Amino acid sequence: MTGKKDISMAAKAEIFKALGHPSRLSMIVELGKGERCVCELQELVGSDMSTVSKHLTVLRSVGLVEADKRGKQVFYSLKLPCTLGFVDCVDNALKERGH
Amino acid sequence: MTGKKDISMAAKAEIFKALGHPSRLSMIVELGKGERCVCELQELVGSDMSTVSKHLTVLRSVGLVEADKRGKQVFYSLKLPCTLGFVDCVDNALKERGH
DNA sequence: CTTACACTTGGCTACATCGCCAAGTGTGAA
DNA sequence: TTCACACTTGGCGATGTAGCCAAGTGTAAG
Repeated sequence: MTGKKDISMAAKAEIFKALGHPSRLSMIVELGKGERCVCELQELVGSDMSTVSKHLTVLRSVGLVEADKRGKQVFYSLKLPCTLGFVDCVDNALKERGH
Repeated sequence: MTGKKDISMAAKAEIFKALGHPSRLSMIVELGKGERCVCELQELVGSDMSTVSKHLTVLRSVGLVEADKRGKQVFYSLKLPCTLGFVDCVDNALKERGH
């Protein structure tokens, strides 16, 4: 029982960890507006495409996004929309503190 | 403008990063039930007290919890209850996938 | 004052993560 | 088939994080 709880807690922590990077979080917020190809996300965060691809691998591995290859492009989309709600809450909290 | 957005995105990512560790996430969930002293949290996660203290420093530095010293003990409490809502959502998502 | 207690901080080693470049994969166009 | 394109993967050095022990701080009791 404790064991099972630990496992799920670790799994949940992995999801938070995946969100704990500015580029990855930006991409998640962007994907909240709709699906995007890797090149669009690259433009958003301004890193090398290989770097962006690795970030997307992290997000995909914890199930936050999913990939859909169409032709030469790969389109990513958000699988856990409730993430955006928490981002908003965090946003409000930071704004309140901002004064 | 882009600069300001980047700054706040980085600040938000810091909060997610702080939650991205099993011990810290467990403590946050526990604090959701009410305030706890460090020794209670230590018992919960089973690490050295110095380790627990450092985890709490991380959580405090991003404003997720606050500390209140009363006598010899320090009581921590949750400052961002909306965190629990997202933890639940993640929990449900993991359960759905669990099959 | 001395001791015990509940932490926090410093310091260290081991390990994980980041971001770039270079090389590899698959797809569609010429 | 050859080429260009849109990625993904490998590999590296640099930087960051985790957790332990040991030492320091503040508080309350004896």
